[in-house]
Amino acid sequence: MIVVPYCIIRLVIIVIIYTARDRQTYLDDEQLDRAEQFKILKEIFDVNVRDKEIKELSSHFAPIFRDDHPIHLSLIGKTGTGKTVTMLYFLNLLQSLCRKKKLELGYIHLDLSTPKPCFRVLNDLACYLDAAKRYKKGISLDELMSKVEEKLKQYRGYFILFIDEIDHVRRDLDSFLKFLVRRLPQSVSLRLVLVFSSNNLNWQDNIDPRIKSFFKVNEILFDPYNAFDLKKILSIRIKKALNRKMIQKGVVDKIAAVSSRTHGDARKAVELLSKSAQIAEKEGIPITLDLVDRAMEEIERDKYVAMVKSGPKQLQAVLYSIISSASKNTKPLYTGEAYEAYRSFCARIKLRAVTQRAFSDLVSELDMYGFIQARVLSQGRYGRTKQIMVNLPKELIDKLRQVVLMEFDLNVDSKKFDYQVINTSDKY
DNA sequence: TGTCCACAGGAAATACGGGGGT
DNA sequence: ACCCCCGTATTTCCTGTGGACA
Repeated sequence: MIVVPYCIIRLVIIVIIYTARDRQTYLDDEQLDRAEQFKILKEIFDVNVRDKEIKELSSHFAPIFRDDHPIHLSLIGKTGTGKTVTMLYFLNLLQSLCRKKKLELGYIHLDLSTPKPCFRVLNDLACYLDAAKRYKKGISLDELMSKVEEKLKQYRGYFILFIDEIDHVRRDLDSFLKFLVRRLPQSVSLRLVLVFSSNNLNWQDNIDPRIKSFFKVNEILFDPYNAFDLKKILSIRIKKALNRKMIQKGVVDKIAAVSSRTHGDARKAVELLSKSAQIAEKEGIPITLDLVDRAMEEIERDKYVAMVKSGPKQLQAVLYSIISSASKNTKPLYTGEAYEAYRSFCARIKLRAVTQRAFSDLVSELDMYGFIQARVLSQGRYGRTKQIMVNLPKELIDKLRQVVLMEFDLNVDSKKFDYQVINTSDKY
């Protein structure tokens, strides 16, 4: 008797959760399939965002329709300025246009968002081409290149190789480019057009001049989005993902304004919107201007947490000991004490402690990331030392401590451990 | 004015680890 | 399977330093 209503309730809950998730996926491209992504892209590009760049791309690839060979292309712009999406969108467009005109055109998008050595990149390329399996080792670069060559020989017409984040080719970018620019065009009959993207304006600077001379590229610059464009992009996302009534007036303007001012990164802007929506949904309130501020703080906080989680163990240990002992007493912390605190923490978690020299570097690193503020201070005959201050909000400190403890697989509530901080106060 | 503290931070040596070549 | 090479992390060793204090 009781089972039936329970089932219904569960079903309702599941439905609610799923519909909510379905809509929210429009705020996160990773969760959408390719067709959906293109649909959104089309809508975005339909409202003339990145219009200038698309025009430039069109004129760059125009020679294709005159049976000519376009030169290579290099897209330059900061992260989140839409290099990849614009190019993919354009390639898709170009391909369908070519199909209509009975021109053969293929393209491959080589995504190097994580740095890879030359070997891996070639291997990936071969995989995309279906020319080889995924190798771990045991096959020479040359052999791999031949395989790619063999495969490409079968193709006719135009072929566009879109290499995303070219500067992520670790080591031997030269031989990779040499292969693409010199060797490949000689041995295959298709017309190869290379498209590179990079967020570094000068990525071509340190490639071999001999290759560079063979290397005629056109450059297209992607400026950071302005508030106007961001607003368009956000509006489209909102239409898809959120209930308009739940958004207070001015919220979109605010997100667009803040984002364009600080980074001009569309991905981050959408992330901010998404975060605001999440908080609003959790609390069952509409998205207000205040909520956007809170979302910004939360994103900031998540950034710190993510940084700690992905950081090396030693850095985590140093951070933990510093924020713990700094929050324990109000007076500023000096290198010596901090090091002692770190040593005892290491003893507790059975981590090999690094020397004070290395410790000092880690402290500087934390300073760079903004976890702490450290400045060198001379106290006359009492020596020179770094004064370490922690200026993070208390919740964040607690959160970070928790995260580090979890990283070390420690019981989170065993906080009673007391640091043996050397008492130096009698010296002053 | 010289001393001396308690480190900073540079340079070189060494350890380490993983990938690539054979 | 083995070795080698290379990039990175860490250690070791070192010199430098601002200013309180005598």
